[in-house]
Amino acid sequence: MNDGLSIGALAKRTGLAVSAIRYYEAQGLIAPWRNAGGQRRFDRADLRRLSFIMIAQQFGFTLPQIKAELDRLPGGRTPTKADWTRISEGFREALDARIATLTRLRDNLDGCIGCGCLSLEACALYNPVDRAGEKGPGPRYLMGDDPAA
Amino acid sequence: MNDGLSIGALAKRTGLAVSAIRYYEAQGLIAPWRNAGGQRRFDRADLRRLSFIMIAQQFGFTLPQIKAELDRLPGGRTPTKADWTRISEGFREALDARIATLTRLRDNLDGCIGCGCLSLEACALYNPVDRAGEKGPGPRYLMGDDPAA
DNA sequence: GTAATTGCTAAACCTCACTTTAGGTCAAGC
DNA sequence: GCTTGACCTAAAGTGAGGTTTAGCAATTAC
Repeated sequence: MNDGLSIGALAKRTGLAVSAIRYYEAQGLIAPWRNAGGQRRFDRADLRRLSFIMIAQQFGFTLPQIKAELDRLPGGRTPTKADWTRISEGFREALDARIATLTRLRDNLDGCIGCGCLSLEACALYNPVDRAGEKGPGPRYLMGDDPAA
Repeated sequence: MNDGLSIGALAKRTGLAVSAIRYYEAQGLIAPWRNAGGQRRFDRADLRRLSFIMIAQQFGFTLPQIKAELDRLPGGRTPTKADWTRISEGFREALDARIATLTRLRDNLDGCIGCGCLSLEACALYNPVDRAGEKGPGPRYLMGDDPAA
């Protein structure tokens, strides 16, 4: 009787922590049902959903952004390959933009390496800094990070 | 009678919030002295130091990482252009690595768009995901992960 | 049938990069 | 000389993305 996967099984297959999966449910990224005893049961399609979340995070998307993408999937039925392909193409565009931004930063840096300036006047690197300064309170997630701890 | 810049002056010239500058001091990224009344006084060289911090954050470095770079500056004297240039070259390398990682992700995605798979078996996108899954508690900084580390 | 495992919730805790608040001190202008 | 603004500290709050803990309930294995 295959009435869905337990949260532990899902965790094992995705490599995610059980607590992370519960957190994703709390954030509305995944919606399991409950069995008679009140335990979560998941579709096999949820494996792909979690895969999507993990990959999108690799690409630097926040959970609200990922939720926005997932919300575009059809509600009533299991998503098809075509549904996922459509969403992947959105990835592609965002990723291209991110690479372009980094490349532009790097090219500006190249111009600066010769002069060693890093000064507040006349340094091409400051234009993007100015933009970042306009963000509100809270942490500024400007791009992906590398702890290399 | 140039006995240093006040924190407010520094904030105005860099665009940083006063509270942010105090926070950087608490984290050991900058070390002002105090005047007779106990108020912070800063060197003009600290302007460049703060510039460095702002740019490095654009590039996705964490404050501890930036501190590590700044700690390599000479202790006893005001850093020269050559000192800053040396550090900028470190930027360049890290930035190149980051761009390479993103490009690799994008190319893998290109391979996947045709198939719409996003499945846990046989998807090239999962290799990096697997590595990220081994990190400990807290937020996982997936994006710029350096494979060489 | 019972013990071990797994699952449940709610709330607290964590990092990062700060900001905000509260309650006071210092410095500058008139 | 007094008021206004800039500055001080310490502690708490913010938000993303979770983990940990505490105290139970359900399921599975033997």
